[in-house]
Amino acid sequence: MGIIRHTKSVKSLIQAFNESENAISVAVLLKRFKEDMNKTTVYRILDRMEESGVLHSFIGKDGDRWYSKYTENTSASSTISHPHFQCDSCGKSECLTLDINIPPLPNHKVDSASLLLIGQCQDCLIEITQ
Amino acid sequence: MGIIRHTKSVKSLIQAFNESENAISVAVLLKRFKEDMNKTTVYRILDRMEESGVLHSFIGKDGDRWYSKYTENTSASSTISHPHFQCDSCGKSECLTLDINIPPLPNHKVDSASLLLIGQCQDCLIEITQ
DNA sequence: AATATAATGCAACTTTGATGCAATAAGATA
DNA sequence: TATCTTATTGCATCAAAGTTGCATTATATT
Repeated sequence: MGIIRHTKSVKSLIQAFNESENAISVAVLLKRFKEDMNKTTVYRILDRMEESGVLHSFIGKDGDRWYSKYTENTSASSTISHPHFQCDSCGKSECLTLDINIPPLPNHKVDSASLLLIGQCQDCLIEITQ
Repeated sequence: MGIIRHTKSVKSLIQAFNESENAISVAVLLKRFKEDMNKTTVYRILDRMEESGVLHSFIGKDGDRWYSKYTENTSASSTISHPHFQCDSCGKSECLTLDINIPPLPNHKVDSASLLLIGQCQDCLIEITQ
């Protein structure tokens, strides 16, 4: 097990997540850093950052992977896993602090959950009503 | 809009879903019918069967797509969408009739949900305890 | 049987992601 | 600061997943 070095590429990714309130998809990250670093590097840094607990990832509505930093509210708590919301109009994904209760499931052991709510985000709702 | 023809390939897929209690992943279907039909055909039949309401699909824990037929219990009901369970050991996915309550989410319009519980299925639990 | 067209096969292509290895750069140490 | 160790990166290559266009085939209808 190695130490994560604070390289130029790593700094760029950290900055991207610090500047973003919401989650960022791998596709967006690859495009954003196309000129700055190799795609392999992006994948590998995301792996390391998740493994080290700086980021967490989840699967979006279309099966694509999204990453987001942890905050006080979204950290792995007593809950199985915090839910996410993805907007059907703009595609944006957010971490939710919403507490979703999972009823007991007979004959199964539930260890975690991937809970994604899909609909219209605040910005897109405003656009619709205007 | 066209009519779905009852071809040999379509019959094979329908049979596969009728014989299976659980959902089937695209990867498994592609392998199973590798000798019988082109992969393009598998993709296209699944599209048609979902569009016509015979099957529904959902995203598994690893971002891969699964298909399952509708039953009385899992049909789109008053609930936003029925949840699924995927086993972390054997990978098997099942439709759940479990009713998961989604609390109201301020400033959002929630249209649907992708709810996946992850853990150990009955078969794998038995193996562990033996 | 003839016909219209839905469905399929096939080849080619795109996208996404992984891997091996040589070159580079970060951080520790002297 | 110079040196050294090794984590990290770039690059080329590859594999898997999925899409598209088009010619051919098969289904259902008349």
